[in-house]
Amino acid sequence: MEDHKRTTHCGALRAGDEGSRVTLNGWVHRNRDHGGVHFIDLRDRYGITQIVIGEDAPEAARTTAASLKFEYCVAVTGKVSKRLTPNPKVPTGEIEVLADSITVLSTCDVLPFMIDDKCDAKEDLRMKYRYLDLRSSSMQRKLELRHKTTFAVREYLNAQGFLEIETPTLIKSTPEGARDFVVPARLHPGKFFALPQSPQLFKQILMVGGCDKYYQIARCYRDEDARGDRQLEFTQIDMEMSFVSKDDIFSVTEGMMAHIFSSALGYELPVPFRRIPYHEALNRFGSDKPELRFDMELVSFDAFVPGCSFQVFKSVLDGGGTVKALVAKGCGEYSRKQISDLEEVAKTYGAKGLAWMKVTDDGLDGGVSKFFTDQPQDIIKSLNAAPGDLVLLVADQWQTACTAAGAVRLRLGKDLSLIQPGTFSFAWIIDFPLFEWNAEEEKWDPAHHMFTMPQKPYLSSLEEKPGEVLADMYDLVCNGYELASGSIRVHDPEIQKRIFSIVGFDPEEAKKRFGFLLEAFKYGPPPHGGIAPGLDRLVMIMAGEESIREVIAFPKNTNGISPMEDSPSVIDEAQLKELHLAVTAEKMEE
RNA sequence: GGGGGCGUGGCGAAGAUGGUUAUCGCGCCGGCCUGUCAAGCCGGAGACCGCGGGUUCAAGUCCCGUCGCUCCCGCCA
Repeated sequence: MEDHKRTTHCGALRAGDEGSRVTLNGWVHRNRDHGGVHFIDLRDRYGITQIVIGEDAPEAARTTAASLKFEYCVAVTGKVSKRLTPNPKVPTGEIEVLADSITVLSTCDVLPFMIDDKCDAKEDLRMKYRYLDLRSSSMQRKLELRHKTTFAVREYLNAQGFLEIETPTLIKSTPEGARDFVVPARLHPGKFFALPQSPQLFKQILMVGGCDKYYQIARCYRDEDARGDRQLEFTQIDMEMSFVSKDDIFSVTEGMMAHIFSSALGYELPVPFRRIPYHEALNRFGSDKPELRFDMELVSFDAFVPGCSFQVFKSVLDGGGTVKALVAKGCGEYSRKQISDLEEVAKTYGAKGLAWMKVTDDGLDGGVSKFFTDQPQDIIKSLNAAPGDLVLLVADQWQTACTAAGAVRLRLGKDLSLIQPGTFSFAWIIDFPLFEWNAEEEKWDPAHHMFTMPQKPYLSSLEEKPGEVLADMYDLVCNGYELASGSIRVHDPEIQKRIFSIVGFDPEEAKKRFGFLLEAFKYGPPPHGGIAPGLDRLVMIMAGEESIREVIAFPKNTNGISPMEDSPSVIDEAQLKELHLAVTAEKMEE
């Protein structure tokens, strides 16, 4: 390589470099042979530079040039020259390199797909040949954005006095929440480590250890079904602080986000972020991770039910439910088909149906309007609707009605292009309930985790009405995604005991699973709290992508498989034996 | 666990109501070409239409099953 080492890269040369002699290393991106004169677009991470092999080039260079194919890796030496016809579309478009020597560093087989920004290969093919996919400038840009983001995180938190501390990835399995990934312990037959779902317990123990400002760019593992915004393994910007209130955590997070967006994207985020109570988020937007870049808020329709003749709505209300209305501006011409598509969306989220009526100059028309003949103008006025609008109604238990209507709202927002791309709308969701009712087991479950602090006003009466207790817990949402979740933690053993007791968590069981944390809390634990923004989702949103696979170098597909190295895979008998394992699966392929 | 979409040369797609040589663009191979930059022009090769079964005189097309990818619900404290 000594002879062919690059003196500059493919995105650097400009008109001012005319006359200088350079060596470039890169890949053959395009190859245009005109018989007499031959052009090569040479590409590396930094850009593309045009190489010219003219009639007066050395014979060896001309022969080599004629043999080049896509993605050959080559070294080129020559003189920088101004182009006769500059290409304004590329930064290096004013110059070209007149090659006098071309060396093939390695050849390349016929490609499974073209390396291009607008690569149209299907995703599993891109995954299988990820190394080729990563060569495209769009993937390079996303990896760079991710790097800039983690750099900005460290830059900001370091300046705030945080310590970056690593926590173990082989830990005790505490089967709460998601399923654990498990690792057999060879030295301890029949025993297993688990991979962390998050560094939660360790970061709290770091607080007891006096590390009052901690962060970690932490890999987390959850053995659950994947989604566009969920992977088996993902990365959190894990943070925890001692002697803080919710507001301190908010302002550190806001400052960090503002710094990330400013330095990685050049986008100035307005801070502080707005705060929306959980209950209000569901009532107005039908989601605890609302998309706030358009309005079309949900409105209560309950007031019009007693005076109507629609038995379906009446019985929902009698059963303690609610009716939510949504006004789709200008959708009065929607066809039966379009409305039934929206109904399918509502049904997906558990609604039994989607009622509708159209607003006309004369009042209400079609759908369920015949049940509301007494009060059309009141309804129109109260919903702030206008002729040409479509009113959509979901009647169900509160949570179902809200989320189903919220899903329809989101669908309409997308269909009607109400969302401005390239913009970001952040908000804190606060005042989550601490407990939620588990109807199947007829008991209270922790809504978040068992170390979440109840809000102060409820401390004296936790046991009386668990369903009404609000938690010192918060989510950060952006563009309809949950970007971060956190809470102030319980550090008082007495409160902890009461919470265990309310959710029916046996003290012996607690000791077995979290004993080490509870033990630590006997030794002067500081009040503390934290938050963990998801790095993959954050970068995905900044990149304008809809899948976190686009911002992970080597992601797994939706079935939890990596098509490139074909993992997971079977292991051989000897390995199993050494681990004291026997496989009982019915299905075992090679 | 459940539902929707997709599967056609190496890649991306087209193939109404079943009908005879399965089409197009890119790529690939051969040739021509002195200024292109998504180069152009001429010629060529390449497909058991995901797999298995069925209906039919006849299936890429219809039916059943199955596998894979993808989106969503459940799940993800």
